[in-house]
Amino acid sequence: MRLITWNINSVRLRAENVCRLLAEARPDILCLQETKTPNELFPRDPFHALGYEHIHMHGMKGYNGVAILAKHPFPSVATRAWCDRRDCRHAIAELPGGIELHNIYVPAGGDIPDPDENPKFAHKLRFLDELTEWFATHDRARSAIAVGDLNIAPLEHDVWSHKQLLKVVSHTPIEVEKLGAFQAAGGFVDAVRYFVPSDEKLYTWWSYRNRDWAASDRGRRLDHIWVTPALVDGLKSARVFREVRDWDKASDHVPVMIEFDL
DNA sequence: ATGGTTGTTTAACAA
Repeated sequence: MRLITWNINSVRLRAENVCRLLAEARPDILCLQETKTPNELFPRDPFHALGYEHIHMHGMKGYNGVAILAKHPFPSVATRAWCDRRDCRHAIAELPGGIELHNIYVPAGGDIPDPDENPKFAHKLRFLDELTEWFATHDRARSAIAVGDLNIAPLEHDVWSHKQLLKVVSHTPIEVEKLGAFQAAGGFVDAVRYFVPSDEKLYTWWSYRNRDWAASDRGRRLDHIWVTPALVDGLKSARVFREVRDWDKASDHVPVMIEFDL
């Protein structure tokens, strides 16, 4: 089984890029974040035509939005809302074989890394706290996958400069601590770092605000795939589609894939 | 230290 996660930054603007990825990588499951569209305007036809007939959409107008595309039907689906909001940031699907899949878009958190000064940062921290509390109540022995744009680069080599980003939202100690708590509460293993050593630089996002993203290479690893221990033995490979950052009308995030032998 | 870009929706706002 191949599973890909990708922050698409408007699925309507980039439906062609999604089709290209589906055709070239042929994942069984594709999780999208920042679809930025209500469900009724989601471009389902081009994806259906490629064999992805099952789409669990959870969208709203203009902002946020997550979706899970699959070749095979989902036995069940659900959504969650956090922080007393109606944001579309969390879609859940059961996969054939009883695997529980979570597609999550964590709030970016604004620019100032202080919850008292910046309500967006406070929202991000609370969102992580609520996920932690909720996942702590789940059975640790089950098969589960959590993916998405978690908007935090936890490791030193998940950013281009650990030192220069310590006070930049996405890599501050408080965020790293809360992401770690969420991961531990769910009993999750980082499936990508399972294959890529932690002393090796690895990024999934490069800002639009650089003249030449590849030359400056000031990236961050914001997009993640985690699995519970029951699935670790089935992990086969990991891949970050760095080249997709150079496609026409590229998203600022690139797809991340895990392959399983189940 | 600052500004740099993109998408949604059309003047800010979010990232």
